Amino acid sequence: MDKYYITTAIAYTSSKPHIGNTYEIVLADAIARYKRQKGFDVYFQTGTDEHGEKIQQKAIAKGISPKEYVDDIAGQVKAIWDCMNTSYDKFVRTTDPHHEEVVQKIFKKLYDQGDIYKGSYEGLYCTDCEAFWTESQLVDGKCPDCGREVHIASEEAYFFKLSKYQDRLIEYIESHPEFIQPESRKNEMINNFLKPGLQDLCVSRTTFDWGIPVTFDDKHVVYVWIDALSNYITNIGYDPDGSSEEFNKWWPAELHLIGKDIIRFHTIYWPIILMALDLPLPKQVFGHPWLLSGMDKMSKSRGNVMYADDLVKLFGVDAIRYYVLHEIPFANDGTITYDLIIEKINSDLANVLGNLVNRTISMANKYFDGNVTKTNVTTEFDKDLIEKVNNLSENIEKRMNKLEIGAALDEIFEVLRRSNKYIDETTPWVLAKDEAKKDELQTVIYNLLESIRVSAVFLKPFLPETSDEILKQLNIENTEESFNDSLEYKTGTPSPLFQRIDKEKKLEEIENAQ
RNA sequence: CGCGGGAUGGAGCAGUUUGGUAGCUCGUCGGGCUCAUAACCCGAAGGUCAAAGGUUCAAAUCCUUUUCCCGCAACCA
Repeated sequence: MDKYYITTAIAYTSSKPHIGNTYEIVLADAIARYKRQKGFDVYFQTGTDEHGEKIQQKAIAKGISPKEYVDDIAGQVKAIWDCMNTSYDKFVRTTDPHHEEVVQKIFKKLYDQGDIYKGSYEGLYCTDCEAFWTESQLVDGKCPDCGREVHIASEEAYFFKLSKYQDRLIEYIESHPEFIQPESRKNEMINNFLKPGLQDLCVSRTTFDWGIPVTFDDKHVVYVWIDALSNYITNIGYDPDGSSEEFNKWWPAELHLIGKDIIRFHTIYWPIILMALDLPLPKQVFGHPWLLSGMDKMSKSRGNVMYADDLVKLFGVDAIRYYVLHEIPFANDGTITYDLIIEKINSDLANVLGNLVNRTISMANKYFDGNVTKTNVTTEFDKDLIEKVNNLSENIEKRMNKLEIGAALDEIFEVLRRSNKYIDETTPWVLAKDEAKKDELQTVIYNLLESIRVSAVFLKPFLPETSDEILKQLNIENTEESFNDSLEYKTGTPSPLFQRIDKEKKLEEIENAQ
């Protein structure tokens, strides 16, 4: 059985994640569930990144310890991941003692072998804000936070010799076109960073202490890169002194799923760290687009933040899963608004899917008391329907392999639409009036039940609860991924899967609740 | 001339690699049907494919120029 190791980025615990931050875990979940269904031995890891100056500051502002602060936020992150019904195998935290210990060993190893050296970080420093800024971050040559003058300052720091591995990395990226996805990101990395030449990376800090201490120099804490990125290996048993069997089984990861904003860290710093540790590189890094609220980036200051738990309360978990999985294109940013959510629920989930299931089971019960098998009478419309059902597996796989999740969902909905059309073509209610057409009618209902069953099976990775509910209403356990001619249905009681939503009313309700 | 991506009916997208009647979902309008959640099915309106020029028998698709939008331009996770 092939293994499949998939990760999300670990969420930074500075504040509760909004729906845009939550999109990634749902995307990863759909992929993980799909791979499991395909028979892969899947390990799906997510978690939280809990160190750093920003967190230390927030904790101080709240009058609590950093650890208390991150415990609280990590709990919120986990609760959100859980409310989206995500099936991660492990939730890691960078404050786990084991992680901290291995990070220290990694840092020491890299230092001992000469990849990390002590130097000084020189940059544009704002004394009032106690922060370094880059040239491009400055506003009119002044500190972007307070507007005061900045001056050149230096700070003792450890550096990682990125340049040493630069050529190897370029060669790797160019000989593995699937490594960075989408491809345009690959060009950005090559042209902006690799070709001009990498600067050495500052990997320790002395200006704050909420981090993993450098064992041989206690003034320093390990800066985010080595700390956060190495979560992908520390938690599956990597150890510079000898890794576990588990590690050898899972590494390298098949997929790091990350936001487009941290592609650089995952396609330059991380691979180079791995090269220095003499470890293989992950097979693929996918920098997914963002979910925007209307036209804007979601942010508290804009007041347009949506949280997954609120949305789930309003619309149900599968409706939100469907929305984020379906509406976000492969390469461009997606949009989320209440209006669009409601429109999607009504048109796709209630009308196309829900109503199809409802009307089909109703007919099975009405015409056959729910007892339906295939008869030897066929109609001229059967062939096309069955063919489409049987093509689903291959079509979905093609999409999923390219990480086109929305398009994979579309494949299923195309079959559902075809099924609705099949009902109009065969007009079961007309057949029902003629006793001589009883067998034809039964075949028609059977074909519909089978189309729905197979669709439900494929829906499972995306809408797990809905998939189960459909199979429950069909009252069938078979999960074959193709059309079966010899099942014996004894359908259950139909009940709407998704209620149509009165848009005006719902929007008003939401408005009043805020 | 920093690098890269994009501009397609009211909205969101596909099609551009390998030129050949412009396609899908939603919305609008008209019709049909009644098994079903005012759902479902059919049909129609609506685009000179950002602009200009060029190559070609033929260009959304190839070339050139222009305009506009977006991402990246390194220590912020």
